[in-house]
Amino acid sequence: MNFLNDLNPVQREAVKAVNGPVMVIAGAGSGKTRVLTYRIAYLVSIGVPAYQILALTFTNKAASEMKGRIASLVGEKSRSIWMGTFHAMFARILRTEAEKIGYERSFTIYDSQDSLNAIRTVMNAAGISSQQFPPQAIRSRISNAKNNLFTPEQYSASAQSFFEEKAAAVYDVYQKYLKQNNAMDFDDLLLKPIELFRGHKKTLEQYQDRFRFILIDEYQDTNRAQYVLVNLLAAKYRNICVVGDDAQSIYAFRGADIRNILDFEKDYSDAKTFRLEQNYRSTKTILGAADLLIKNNVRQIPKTLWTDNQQGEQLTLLDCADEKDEAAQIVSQIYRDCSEYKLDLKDFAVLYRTNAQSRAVEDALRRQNVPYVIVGGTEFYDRKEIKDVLAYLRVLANPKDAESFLRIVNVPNRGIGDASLEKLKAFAEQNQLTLLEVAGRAKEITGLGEKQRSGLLSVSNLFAKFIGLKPTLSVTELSRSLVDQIGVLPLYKAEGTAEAQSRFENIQELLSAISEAVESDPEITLEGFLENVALVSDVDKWDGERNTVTLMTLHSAKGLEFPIVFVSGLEEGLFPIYADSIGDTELEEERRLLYVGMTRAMKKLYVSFARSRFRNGDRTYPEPSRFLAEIGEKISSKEAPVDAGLRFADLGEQVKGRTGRARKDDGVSKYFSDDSPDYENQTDVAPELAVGAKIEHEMFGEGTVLGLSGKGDSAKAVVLFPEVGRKMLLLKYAKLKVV
DNA sequence: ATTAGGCGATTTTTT
DNA sequence: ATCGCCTAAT
Repeated sequence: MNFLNDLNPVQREAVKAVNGPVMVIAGAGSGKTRVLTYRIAYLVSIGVPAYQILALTFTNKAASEMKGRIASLVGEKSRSIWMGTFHAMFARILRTEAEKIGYERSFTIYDSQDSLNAIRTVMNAAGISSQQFPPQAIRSRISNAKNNLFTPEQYSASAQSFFEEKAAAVYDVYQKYLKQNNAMDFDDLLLKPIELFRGHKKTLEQYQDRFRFILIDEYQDTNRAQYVLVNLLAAKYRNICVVGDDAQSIYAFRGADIRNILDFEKDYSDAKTFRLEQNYRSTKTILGAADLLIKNNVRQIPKTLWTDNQQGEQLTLLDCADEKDEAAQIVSQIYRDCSEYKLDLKDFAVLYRTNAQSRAVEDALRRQNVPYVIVGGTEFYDRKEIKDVLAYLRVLANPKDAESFLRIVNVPNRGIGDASLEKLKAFAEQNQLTLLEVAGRAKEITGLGEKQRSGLLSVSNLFAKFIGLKPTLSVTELSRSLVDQIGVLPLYKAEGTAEAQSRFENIQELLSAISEAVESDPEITLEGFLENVALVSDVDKWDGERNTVTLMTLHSAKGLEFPIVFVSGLEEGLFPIYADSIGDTELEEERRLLYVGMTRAMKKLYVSFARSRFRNGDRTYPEPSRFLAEIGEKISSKEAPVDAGLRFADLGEQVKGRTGRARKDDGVSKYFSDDSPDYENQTDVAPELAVGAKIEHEMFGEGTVLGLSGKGDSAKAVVLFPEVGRKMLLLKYAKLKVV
């Protein structure tokens, strides 16, 4: 147990206080993860069976890293610790207990998009206008209600407006629809276990006895449902350890309730509280700036973070003309620091408030051939063709899933449109059958055309065949032959366009992703694989070891650290977002979000703002963020606003000078393009596309611009591609490169 | 009755 | 880029 020597005295106390309720208030960079991992390792080393430990983390990535470290401390027995996100762990419990609450174990997990589609479906069926009641808004009300444990009846009773009454009505039918589909949304993964435990005392007790030691990371970001859930589980043995930092609570918008951590000592009057106040991550300057900022928040647990680390450099403020200038300045700072401090690209992170901000930075990095990764944003699994194949697999796993069935019933085209589907649904309703079952009885449905009938029958036959095959084939074989049988691949092939080609390749890639998943976990079931697809987050997929610059939102950056961090877009209206229309609570959350971002930095922190920025199709001229004033004292004054043109020229020179010298041995220049960056062109105006210009498109290859229209985000270009033909492209998305 | 094609919106953050 | 929604073509 000599590993306890790696800890400072407070950390060690927190690790050793294993009995009874414990709260660890862990400031940023104070070794929170360390305490958690060592605490778990300590539990195992004093003889607690690993399977009695339940550790709930915020991301799967955090869980798998912790598992790795625990294994290195106490060895293989740590394997049976239950560690993962709330959603993943309770999905696992629900898979075994589903029948007790009227579900089947093969239930499907609907992500936000699926849930939105389901809401559209039920609103349509109920004849509620989606014009008057935007499904998005309805969804967020429903989700809020669920996070706060309101049943449809309770929510309806508490409705404050006509809109909320409608939302309550939709909520009611939505829940029934989900159940009918044997599907749960993200919120249900927390709600249903509560329902289970409240309705089945024996089951609750069984899990209480099972999980005698419960640890929760990022407790400040738990919502009401999560709170109730862990308190139910911990009620018998009361060995509950929560770790968090109220200053880093940034998920109120998703129902997180900061009171959970603020009131912990009230909930457990015998709780022991430990405060980790020594920061091991950042320089004195960075910490000081973060402290200056967070002091502006009223509601807070008082604490003083301190560090033995070096003073470090002042913060640098990048005063930028617009978002392109901002991106260019960030890239040139990365270049300079990279060579000056002999850093790797993986030491840099660019953080922003909204995903849309990544584009400009991305462009600048690509132009210089600097490798980067974007965490989040639009994903592989969001592609249409991928969702189609996954929908097939989902129907196979759960034939009751009507949403997935509707998605694929006409993919590829089988001549089945809205009208036929309405007949199908009516027949299903009348006879209490699933859509898939009804498809098999298409002959009994009156008014269907020959084409429609045979189309439905072929879908039905296909699933009948594969449902039969399912028990005999591995997930890999199953999905391969299913894709074969669907026959989309030859269709894409036949289409011959570059777009179809890319869809073809994406499906191949999905199939290899499935094989890989099976290889790394031979026990995995189809349901399990689909569950992973639904519950794996963006950061989970991020590989911090790859030597690239990382771009991500401030939210995604929670829990990570980087030697050099850029926090960009510090403008009123962007950060804090909607500055003039948000209340004090939201403003404080924005401030905490910046606090999180700043405290990611170890050595050096850059903050930037642009005097002009394109947002939602309009050019805006925001004021610098009020947060800049709050940390002003820690910002170096030497980077005063300079005339943009001059500065670009200067930097151009410097970069040019360095490339020449650096190319030989510093290992840096290889990341940058050989031709010296032309800042004038990059930052002034976008390399303006002209009619007649030759361009290159990621998917379509080379082409000629025939026409241009629209402004800002809605700017479009008509391009003629020799192979693909004429295409209208939205510049915002089509990453055109002038050749 | 079905499908193709065009238009407009999407985005604040996410399990 | 993708989706829902609308209209025109088949």
